[in-house]
Amino acid sequence: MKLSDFELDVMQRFWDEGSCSAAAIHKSITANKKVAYTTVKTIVDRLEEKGAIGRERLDGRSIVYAAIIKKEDISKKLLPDLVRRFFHGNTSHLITHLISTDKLNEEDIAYLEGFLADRKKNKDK
Amino acid sequence: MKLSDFELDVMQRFWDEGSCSAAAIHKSITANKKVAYTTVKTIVDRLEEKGAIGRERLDGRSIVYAAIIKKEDISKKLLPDLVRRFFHGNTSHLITHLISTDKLNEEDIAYLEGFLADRKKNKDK
DNA sequence: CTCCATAAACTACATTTGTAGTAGTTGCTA
DNA sequence: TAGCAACTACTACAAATGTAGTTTATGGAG
Repeated sequence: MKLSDFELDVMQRFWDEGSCSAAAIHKSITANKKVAYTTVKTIVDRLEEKGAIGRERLDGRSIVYAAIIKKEDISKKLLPDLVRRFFHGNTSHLITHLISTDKLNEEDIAYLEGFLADRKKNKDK
Repeated sequence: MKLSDFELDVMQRFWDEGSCSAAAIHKSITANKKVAYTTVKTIVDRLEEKGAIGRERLDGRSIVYAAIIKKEDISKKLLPDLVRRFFHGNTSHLITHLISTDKLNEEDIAYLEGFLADRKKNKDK
């Protein structure tokens, strides 16, 4: 399933906040970017058509939708694409890039070191 | 600058192989995906129009183009977007995800551990 | 009950993207 | 030096995308 940028932004709300009405999504989106309600509703309609979300129930006249596709299903496609394109398909290059470009603070590094240490312990066991 | 998927695929060739003619790009692209020469040429024209590539010289009748925008300029935009969307803006979550989902082999892990060790050594110094 | 704010459904439209055909031109080979 | 392979420039067009207006129906307030 291919989702556009705007569709992805809307899906984000469903993934983060669970089931939502179009009005709720609009409110959330509008915090960052001014768009008409009908614009958001159109995207919601398209997501439904694509099978990315489904109708869960009604709340008055409002349709409450919920995500059908999982976030992981999408990132599982996008991540390898990005790694292939920008890091010659080598994931560790991406990681060292992330570390080098100061995207990680000390806490992140410590977390990462701990993660690797645990991983090693479990493997040796 | 916003580039489409196909445009990105073409840019990849310029970034990896340096200056190229449209014919060379077409040959490279066709190894993976069958498209007409004119299709590739259209993308090349659009990239030129967008200022992503420029004419370097002529080789007979062929125009030899070269990248103007750098790979980093693009990844610097796309990476944070992806991290924000799929990892709540937390880069270390992306990294542990990459490690957990078996995207790294033992060699990669060793490299990463070494990288972290060096980093720590330099910081302490 | 009645009315209306609001929500859904439908329609509209410019731009971008993927895809390729055609026309016109020219470097090179024989 | 003539003819063509091949290259550029231009045109075309359907589908996807971002954006929003119009129409229609109705839950709920008074």
